[in-house]
Amino acid sequence: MIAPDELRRIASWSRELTEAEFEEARRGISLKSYGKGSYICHVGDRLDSWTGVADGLVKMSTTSKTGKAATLAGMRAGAWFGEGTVIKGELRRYELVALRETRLALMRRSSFLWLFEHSAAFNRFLVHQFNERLAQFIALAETERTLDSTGRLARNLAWLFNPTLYPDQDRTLAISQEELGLLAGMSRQIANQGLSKLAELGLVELGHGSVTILDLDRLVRYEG
DNA sequence: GCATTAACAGCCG
DNA sequence: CGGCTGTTAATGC
Repeated sequence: MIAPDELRRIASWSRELTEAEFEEARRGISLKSYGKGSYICHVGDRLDSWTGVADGLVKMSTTSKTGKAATLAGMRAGAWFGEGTVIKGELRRYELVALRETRLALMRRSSFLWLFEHSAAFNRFLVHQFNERLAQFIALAETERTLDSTGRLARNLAWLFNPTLYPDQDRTLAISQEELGLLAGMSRQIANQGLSKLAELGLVELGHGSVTILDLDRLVRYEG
């Protein structure tokens, strides 16, 4: 059970629900905290809750057969994910790690399925979210081989500030350059060079263990 | 050329 | 002190 104000704060979709739907969501959600670096789940876990990031930063990653770690996505506060595994009742295919102190909102499967059956607003949110993710996926396929490392970094960084997926206002993200490198598929040193270049161009501002976005529009479109 | 790993000094929290 | 940054050197595709 979660307080109404808290739910409205962390879930944009909750603000569109009817009163009855909102109550079902509220009753089905509990909050859980994770320390920096701790695992939320491993591959093969049965985490059958639909999951929202209330505060913090989560990375979705895999480890290849050769032992190489790759980050597939970073999720900031406001992100909701896992509907695939909840709907299909599958096991988790990726690792989830809290990159810093993080609080998650866990919605039990029965509440998710009830909203999925009954709420037009809830389904509208899911469709918008699928759309946004698909657009990102297509952009990835399109530009992966044409952008240089700085371009790929810029795109990955901009994704963390997708206003549909993460509707909060905060322009500053606490993340190390090493994690940004993992996210963009490059070494820490190359990520550092790319960030310096983006900072020179006035697109971002670098802090110690943090990045502030100054010009999201230009960052999204950066092509070198 | 452009990337990777290793190493290291320096700085911040 | 521990973690992160910024830089350089050696090496590889």
